[in-house]
Amino acid sequence: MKLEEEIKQKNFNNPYQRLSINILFTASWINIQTARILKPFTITPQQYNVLRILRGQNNKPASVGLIQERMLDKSSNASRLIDKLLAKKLVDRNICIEDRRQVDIRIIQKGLALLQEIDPLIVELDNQFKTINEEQAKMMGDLLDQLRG
Amino acid sequence: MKLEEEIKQKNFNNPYQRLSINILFTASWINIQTARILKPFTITPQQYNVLRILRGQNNKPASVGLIQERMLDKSSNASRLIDKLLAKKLVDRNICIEDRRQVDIRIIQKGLALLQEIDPLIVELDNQFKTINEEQAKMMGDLLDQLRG
DNA sequence: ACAATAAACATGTAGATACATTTATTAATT
DNA sequence: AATTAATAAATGTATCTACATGTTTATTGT
Repeated sequence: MKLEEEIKQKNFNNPYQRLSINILFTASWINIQTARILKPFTITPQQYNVLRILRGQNNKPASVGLIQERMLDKSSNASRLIDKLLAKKLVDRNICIEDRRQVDIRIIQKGLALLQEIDPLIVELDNQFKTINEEQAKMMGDLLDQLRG
Repeated sequence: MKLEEEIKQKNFNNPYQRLSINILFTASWINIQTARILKPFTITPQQYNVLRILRGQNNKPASVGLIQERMLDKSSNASRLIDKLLAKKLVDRNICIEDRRQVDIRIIQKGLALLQEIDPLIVELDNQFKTINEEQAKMMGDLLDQLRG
């Protein structure tokens, strides 16, 4: 649906402004849908994001800083997000031997199992994007990269 | 900069997943920059969004519901956002005569003046997007519209 | 007209977020 | 070696968000 109808705004100053607002609006839309998918698993999009980062480590531990740096939303508090995941026994946390300021975070079995349950639902969401073709998706991705300079 | 470097993730399952993550990441990036611009004016991106919606009304009052419906981030609480703007004397609020359940919100002089101060800074931010050309910006906008189905 | 239902907004509350500060450990400097 | 600076993470706190509930006014049905 056209942005103009979604937010009932008639005219933008220029295509760049429209694009900027469109990106924000679309991201909010994706987040809302993701949150809805994750809700039955009592996990938030950010916690899900952290779990995926940890899975990407292939059993190598990750420090809090590494997680923070890879998170989509840089402004959130990785430390407390990890507390939540720890409380749910989805990850474990140990002080790092080489540098005792750091902590080693690792996803554990229960976390991996949860991700496996969730994965197909998220794939399904991403597949909603198939209203555009692969070429277009790639191109858009490249343009987004370019946008951020 | 390429998404892969920004979030240090090597491979995505498919271009749609990469695109989804790229949109979320780019939106977060825009939000962070916008927040930084607005900070000296002690106003948040959402409050700014509401002020712009009100300005778009051209002195016609807007109900809380209308504002909520036009907001980029649907999940936030328009009622309390408006409280904040009212406290800063950027808007006024009166019960609507035709329907006393509604309230008429209107941006007032101080609010308009604030927007005028902020406008050029936001234009400058949008102009960072000029690493892509107008055609590309339009096309991307259309693709985003298409994505949301 | 009266009760029941719905709509528009406000508010209460638990939990989350943003930002600054603090604590613990390591690295650098003198 | 002792002091200072820098880094990693945790924590304090005010604010914000999500979601449920409450309050007031309108609308609908009988």
